[in-house]
Amino acid sequence: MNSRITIDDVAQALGVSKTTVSRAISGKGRVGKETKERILQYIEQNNYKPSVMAQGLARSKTFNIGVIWPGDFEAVDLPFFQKCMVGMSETVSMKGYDILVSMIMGNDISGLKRIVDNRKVDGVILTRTLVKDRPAEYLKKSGIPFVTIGTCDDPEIVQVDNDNFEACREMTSILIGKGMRRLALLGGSSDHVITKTRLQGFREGYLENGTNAEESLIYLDVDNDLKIASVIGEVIRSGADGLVCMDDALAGKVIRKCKSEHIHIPKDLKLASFYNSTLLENMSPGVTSVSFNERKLGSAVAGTLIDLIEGRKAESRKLKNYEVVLKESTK
Amino acid sequence: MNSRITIDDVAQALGVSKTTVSRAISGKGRVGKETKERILQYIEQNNYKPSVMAQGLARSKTFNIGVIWPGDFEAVDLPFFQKCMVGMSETVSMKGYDILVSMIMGNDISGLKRIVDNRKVDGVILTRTLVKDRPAEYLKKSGIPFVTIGTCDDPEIVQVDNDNFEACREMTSILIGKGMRRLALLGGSSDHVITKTRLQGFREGYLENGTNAEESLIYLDVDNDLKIASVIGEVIRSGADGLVCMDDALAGKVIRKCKSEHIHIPKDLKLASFYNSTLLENMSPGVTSVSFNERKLGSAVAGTLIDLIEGRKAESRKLKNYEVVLKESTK
DNA sequence: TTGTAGGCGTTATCAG
DNA sequence: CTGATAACGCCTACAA
Repeated sequence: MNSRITIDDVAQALGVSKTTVSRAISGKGRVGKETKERILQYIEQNNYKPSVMAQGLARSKTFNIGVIWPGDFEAVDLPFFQKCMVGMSETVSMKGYDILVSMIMGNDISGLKRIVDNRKVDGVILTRTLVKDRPAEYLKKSGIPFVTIGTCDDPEIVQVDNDNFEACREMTSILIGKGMRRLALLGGSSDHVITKTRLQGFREGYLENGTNAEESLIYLDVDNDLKIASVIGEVIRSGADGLVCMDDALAGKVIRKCKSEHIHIPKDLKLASFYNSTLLENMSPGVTSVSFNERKLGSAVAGTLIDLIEGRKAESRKLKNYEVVLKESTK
Repeated sequence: MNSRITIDDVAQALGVSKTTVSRAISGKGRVGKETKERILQYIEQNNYKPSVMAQGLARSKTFNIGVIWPGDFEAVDLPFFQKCMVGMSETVSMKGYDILVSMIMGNDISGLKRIVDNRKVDGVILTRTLVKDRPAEYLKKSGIPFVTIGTCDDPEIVQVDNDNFEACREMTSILIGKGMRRLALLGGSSDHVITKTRLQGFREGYLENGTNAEESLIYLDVDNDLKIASVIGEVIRSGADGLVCMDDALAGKVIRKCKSEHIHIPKDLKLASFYNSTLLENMSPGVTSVSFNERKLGSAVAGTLIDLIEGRKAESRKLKNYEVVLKESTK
């Protein structure tokens, strides 16, 4: 009772050939106006849906796009990826595609390989770029269309990104403008391009104001609570007046640590962060941070990838998709 | 250079028929031991991968499972779904499947329909159940195997869930044991089954202790900041000594509101919540809450669905997959 | 404008 | 144990 109706059934029921039916649906090739309407109507009424598998076999297309998520804990705690999905999902489904999600744990790209080698997707979105990016290298070699969220050196790779450089530059500059002179910077893995980009923005913010960032106050690869604790100690001892965290998870931990050490924010130390996510939404004091529109970003990458897949030209772009939200933590 | 090698190529190169090759790979039917090894080796060396599309066409299977996410803001802010994905992803890929994600915004189930009607998935996971569950109804009618995360009335539907009833009962009981007598309860949409389940657990916790929950202290459908504000006011005025929130997003907002109203937690009001997520991780005071293992839950549903798909029998089950984590907020 | 036939890469059904 | 051959459902030259 549940075997779907096929193009053949439609053809026979209407006394035409399946070629005609196929054409009526796809719009390719000429079909008599009347015939066409008859077919379309029948299809509608009998709820015929072409089998994507069969289409795929014939045209070697899946109408799936692969979205690669980092599966490490650092990333799973950030709402960023989930939010991007909303935008991607909307855009993609408008064009008739669906999203195949694959997680990539550590250095194991076998999941990515599977969906690419098995031809389960027409294109891929990498949701994060690495300094030495095996996934990207692999994709490039494989020849499948792909786009990254995030920046990388290779100009041949199509990249869509929030302008993290500008964002960090602007925030830094604002903080300096508010009177802070000695800002510390806290970031996660230096393998992630985004970490480096923000670092550059940070430096640029200083340059713009006629000075240099203090190198001894820059801490990268701060990826666990122990490091955070020791870094905060150093920051305080050094007499820094402000601290910029590269993400909200980091900032949250900093706040907690500060509380337990009776370091008062913003009195003893100003604080700023990135993402302006729900992670910090209910914290007090409210944390000044750069807010991105993840949904727009998701839409943009997805759109770009589909352009690429469908043979239109697609270019890398940086989205001016942020705003600095000032809150108490820097007052 | 990039056209994949096919089963035919393998067959010809080895001077056997593709039938034999197919058998060697699938293990179905008998093949000479030596022949089989020869084939397997050749495949390995020449990196042959069967085309999933062609397999799909022949066996009418996609090796995709659909995961349906709620796209509303309430849900997108909860790390719950993202975390479940990790478990699902692991389990599913071990069995050779991939995950197709589809978001469902409000009442619009067209996305779900698309992937089912188009036969893009072999089965579906519903990550949330509703009291009047259109998605579930649709899936049931469609005949495709599916499993829900969460509970529903229909015993024919295979359901995998954390034991939210027990979890809430236990927590309530513990709180009562700690001396609280008049607990208020705050929950989100009463359309979500989980809200009702926890409510029942809450009541049961009271019964167990020989009393009844106070109906006037139960607030459901608390879905925006205005309501939260007014509810907190009422709770305080009513002289309740504790507040149980059904999720961390809610609890976060409560904390914030309490702070701005100078209501001290736990002195003026004890607080407990669900999920023990990063949303509250760095809050002070730490919030007592029920912690689930989302990854395990994800694994369990995924495993169950695959059983169902592959014709093994699969039963609904409740996972005793929680623990109550006591923190300062209830001291 | 419409139809025929072959192909996409596998699996499954029969024979040998 | 192995091999033709026919599905699977759709697309697309090439004919008519």
